[in-house]
Amino acid sequence: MRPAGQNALLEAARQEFAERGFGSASIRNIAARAGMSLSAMYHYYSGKQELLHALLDEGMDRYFGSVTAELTAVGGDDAAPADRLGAVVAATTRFRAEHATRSNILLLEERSLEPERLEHYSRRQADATNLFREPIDAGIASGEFHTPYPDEARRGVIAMCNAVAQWYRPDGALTLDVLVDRHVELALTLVEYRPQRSFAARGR
Amino acid sequence: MRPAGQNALLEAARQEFAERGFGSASIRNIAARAGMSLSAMYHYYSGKQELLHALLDEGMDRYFGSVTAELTAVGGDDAAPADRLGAVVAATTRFRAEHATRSNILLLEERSLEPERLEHYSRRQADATNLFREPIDAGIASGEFHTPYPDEARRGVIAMCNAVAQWYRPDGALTLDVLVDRHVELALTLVEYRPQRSFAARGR
DNA sequence: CCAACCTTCACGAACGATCGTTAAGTTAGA
DNA sequence: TCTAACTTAACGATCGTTCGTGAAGGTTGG
Repeated sequence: MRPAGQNALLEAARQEFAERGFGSASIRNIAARAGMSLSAMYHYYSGKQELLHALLDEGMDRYFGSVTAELTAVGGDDAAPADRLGAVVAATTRFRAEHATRSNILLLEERSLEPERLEHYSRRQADATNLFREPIDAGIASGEFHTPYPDEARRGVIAMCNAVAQWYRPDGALTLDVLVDRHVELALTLVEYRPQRSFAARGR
Repeated sequence: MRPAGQNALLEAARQEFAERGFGSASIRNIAARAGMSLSAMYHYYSGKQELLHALLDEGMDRYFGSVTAELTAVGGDDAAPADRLGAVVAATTRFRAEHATRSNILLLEERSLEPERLEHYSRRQADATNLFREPIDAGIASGEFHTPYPDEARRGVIAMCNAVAQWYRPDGALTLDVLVDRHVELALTLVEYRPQRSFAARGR
C-alpha cells in the first residue's frame, strides 16, 4: 500500500505529463495538483526524472497484471495458441482504452527517460513484446497460424492494440466490448489462424 | 524554392524536436544548429510554435506527395481497390522508414500544437486517413474485401504502417523493399482480400 | 549618375518569467 | 526525542521573446 500523498503525486504527474508532455510539464503544477508544496514532492521523489520513472514502472505493473490475469483466465499455458493470443490482444486493447492517459505516457514518454533509466524500461517493454511473440510463434510451430511473416504480423497486432490509446473515446458509438472482440478477430486474421481439421491432426 | 537559411532552420528544428521533444527543445540550440543567431531565426519564423507548425506542414506535404505519386504509378482511380490499397500501404511504409525523424515528429508532436494550429493539422490528418479509407471501402463495395470490420481493419493497417517510424532500422537485416512487400501482403490479409473468380464475376 | 530610401538578413543584449533543485526551518505523531 | 511530512524562501540557469542596431543590395526619384 502506497502512502496517500504518493498516490496523489503519481496521479497529478500522470495528468500533467499527458497534457503537456514531459518537457513542458512543470513539477510546480504537479505538486499543486496533488495538493502539496513543491518541496513536499521532493520528499517522495528525488526529481522530475524519478517521477517519470515511477510513473512508467507503475503503468507497466498494471499492464502486466491485466494481461497475465486474462491469460490465466483462459487457462494459462494449457490454452491453445489462438486463445492465448486472443487473451493478450483482448487485455491489451482493453487496457489501452480503459487507461488511455496511462498508456499514452507509456507509449510516448519513453524517450524522455535518461539512458540508465531507459535501459530498465526497455527490458520491460521487451517482456511485453514477448507476450505477443510467444503465442504467435507457438501457433506457427503447431501449424494453426499460417502467416509467412510472424514478426511483421506481431508488430502489426501490437501497433493496432496500442493505437487504441490514441483514438478510442468511450463516449463514442463503439462499445469497448465490441472493439475488443473485433481486435481479437483481426489479430487472428492477420496471423492467418485456421483451426486444424481433425482428420488432418490425426494424419501422420 | 525556399531560402537556404530557412531550410537549414527546418532541418535543425527537425533534429532538435526529434531528439528532445518539443517541450524540451531550445530554439537557441535550433538556431545554433542552423548556423545562425537566435534573432535571425525570428526573421523567418515568428516563434517556436510557428516553427513546429511549418515542420508539420512540410512533413505532410512530403507524405501526400509520396502517396499520390505511388497511387498514380499504379494507375490512379482506374486501378483495382487492392492495388490502390497496396500503393498507399507501400508508400506509407516506405515514407515512415525513409523519413523516420520526419514521421516521428508528425506522429508525436501533434499534441504540442496550439488549438488553432491543431485544427488545420487535424484536417490534413483526416485527409491522410481517407487515403486508406477510400480503397478499403471500395474493395468492400466491390466484394473483393471480405472483412466484416473495415473501420477497425483500416485503423490496424494505418497503425502497422506508422509504427515503422519507431522500430525500423535501415542497418538491420530486414531490407526496406522486403518490408514494404510484406506490409502490403499483411494489409490485404487484414481486409481479407480474395480476388473474385471470373465465373463468379459473370454470375448473375 | 547619384543620393535617398526600403527591404532583407543578421547581430548582440537584455527583458521578465519560469524552470529544476536545494537549503533551512517547522509541525505532528510514535 | 527521533523521524516522517511538509513548509517558505531562495538559488542559478535557462527559457521564449523583444528591442535596437546595422550591413548589404536593389529600387526609385531627381
